[in-house]
Amino acid sequence: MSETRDPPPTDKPPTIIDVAARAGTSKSTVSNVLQGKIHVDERTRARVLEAIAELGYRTNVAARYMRQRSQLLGVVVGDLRNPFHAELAVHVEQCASATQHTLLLVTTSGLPEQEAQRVETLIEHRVAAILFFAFSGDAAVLKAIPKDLPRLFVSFRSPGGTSISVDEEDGARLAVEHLLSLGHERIAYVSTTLEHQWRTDEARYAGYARTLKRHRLDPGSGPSLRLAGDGTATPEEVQAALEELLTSAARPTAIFAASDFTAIEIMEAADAVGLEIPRDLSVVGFDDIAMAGLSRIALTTIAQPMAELADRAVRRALTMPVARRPRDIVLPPRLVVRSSTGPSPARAPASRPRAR
Amino acid sequence: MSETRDPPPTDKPPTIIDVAARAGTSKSTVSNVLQGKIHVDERTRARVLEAIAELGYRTNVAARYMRQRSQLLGVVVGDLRNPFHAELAVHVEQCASATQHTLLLVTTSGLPEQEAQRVETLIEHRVAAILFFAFSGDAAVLKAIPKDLPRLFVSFRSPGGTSISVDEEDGARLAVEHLLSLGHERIAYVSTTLEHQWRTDEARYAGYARTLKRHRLDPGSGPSLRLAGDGTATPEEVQAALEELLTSAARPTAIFAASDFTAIEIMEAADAVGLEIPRDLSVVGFDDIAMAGLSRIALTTIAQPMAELADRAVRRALTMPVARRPRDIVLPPRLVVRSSTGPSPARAPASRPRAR
DNA sequence: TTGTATGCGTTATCAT
DNA sequence: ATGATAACGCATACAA
Repeated sequence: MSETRDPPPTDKPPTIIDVAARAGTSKSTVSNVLQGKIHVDERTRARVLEAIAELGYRTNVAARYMRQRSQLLGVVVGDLRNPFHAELAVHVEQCASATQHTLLLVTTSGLPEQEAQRVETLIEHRVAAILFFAFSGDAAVLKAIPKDLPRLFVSFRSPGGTSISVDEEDGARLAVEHLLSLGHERIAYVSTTLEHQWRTDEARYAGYARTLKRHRLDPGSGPSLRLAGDGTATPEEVQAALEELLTSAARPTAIFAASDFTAIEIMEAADAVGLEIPRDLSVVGFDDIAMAGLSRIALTTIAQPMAELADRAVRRALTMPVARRPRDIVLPPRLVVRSSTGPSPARAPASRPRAR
Repeated sequence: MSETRDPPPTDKPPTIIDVAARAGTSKSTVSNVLQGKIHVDERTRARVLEAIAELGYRTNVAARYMRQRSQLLGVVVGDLRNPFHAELAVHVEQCASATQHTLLLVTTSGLPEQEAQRVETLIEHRVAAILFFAFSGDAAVLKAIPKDLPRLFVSFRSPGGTSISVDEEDGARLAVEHLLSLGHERIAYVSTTLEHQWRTDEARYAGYARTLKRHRLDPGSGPSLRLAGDGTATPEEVQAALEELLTSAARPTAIFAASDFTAIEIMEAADAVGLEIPRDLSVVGFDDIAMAGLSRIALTTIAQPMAELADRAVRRALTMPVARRPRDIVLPPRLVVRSSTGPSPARAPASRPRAR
């Protein structure tokens, strides 16, 4: 019955030497077979493969990584609960595995100290590259990364490295022009979360402000709210601030939110104060996370091409010529109209209007 | 100015030997300092630490892992887009990092072949333990895992390993009794997604059926829908099936969904066919993902204690006595009532009722 | 307490 | 085409 012996009698996993012995060859040859590089005699290769199967041999990557670059792809994410980051991670994982790479994933919670510590861990593991889904902006963190270790910012721009992102300003333009075309004039910009980088917030606001100005509207006088940056605001505080904004005398008739996440927070606040969307308030977000497509949410938003973002990020990170000078790759955003936006309500007193 | 020389002149990263040389000691001593084990002379330790800082030395974990177990925690997740899994992952990452462990995260997309291949990768990396957030049930995958490598199923039970999960049946009981207390009698069970294991679906259905029987209602005659298992149904097909269920003459007045994800799909279908929740239809989910708390969703659901699930899973995985025999740890679920459930509508003809 | 010698499993170099 | 041998960087047992 037991012609082929099962896993080796010893409790320690078989090594390349065990395989060589069983195949009646040398470990060099086995290594060559494994690497699939040099042309090895077919019969020898067959014997080696057979020995591997019989022994249940598995490469010890730790030993391999002592001589070669690791097949680990470091990913720094702020918060996986952010659907945008989670979706991005999914795509990145798929792309990475296509080239035999595995994700070493760390979380920063937006905390600079934690970020520094986690990045250090990635470096220690000699990852092939580091992808930042979020970044505090701390230059020290970047400086700690070896020169020859490719780093990439994905979905946002930041000094100190190459980035792959969407044209933030243009996305903002798309959003605001959509609202303008619906007749809105009191358009606010709202950003609340720390998962968006300082630069991202900056760029989206810039696009918002520039577009308004181009249409002879003054963004400065608007009732915008920007809570990003100091990640100290709790969800409750955010809600309170939003409700105040939505009940103020000069409340906006439309809001361009810095992200879908923020847009949904705004919807919450609107529900809480009895404002109906889009009758009393139009909202447009940014990202186009899956949730935005739910009928209950139906959020008009600026879509980011996540799959392409991820694909290009991974491809570039893994094939990046050493120490190439930083570049910013920019992809076009796209407006997706759903039903969170509608025509501007007729001018009316501060209280909420009844008629359209 | 430059009293302390910056990183070493060579382009290769400094080794423990470089540190020893600079500190005027041996590499063993440096190793001891690094491990923080043996009592090392304070002055020596200080010199070593100084040398490490000056050189910018970093442990080569590949070399370390050749002698010690790796500090990698393998995590197998079906789909990170599933908020339940993403939230679980966040907690797991936090717990793992508390013990200096990093997540090696792989995705299966529910595909058995991909799962086998990814698990193989984890094993090759000599991870300290493997956490399954999802599992196909393929025994071969389990058999490939070395005996002394702790494996844990988190959030569901499965033969072949220890699990940490919620009492599925009791959760189902909670859900159904809640619906019964609201006067519902035509209560359907619906499961649609592949991210829930066969066993989980089984257990939740069992709890559902048992509770109904206890109240002298026949689950068999109900219009339940179970699409789980064959992960071949597209979202569109799921919607079509759901809409058919909701427009049938014998449509249920309440649905116990196998997961929040499914519950939300049901809400979509209800919106599509013009059924108002909870007036025409009550829905209760399972998991209590963050999204369930949004005012637009407001889903009554069975909450799983995710943080505790993650915490105990990691703790157990990392301190698990070798080859202990499988155990199933069960935590209590909790009913969270929101506004997706309401009193049963008055008996009415098949068409949808107007009055309550 | 500190230093020395050795092993870990693999890849790379260089003979043959 | 194949095999012998030298790194690789660290941990560990043991010697001093």
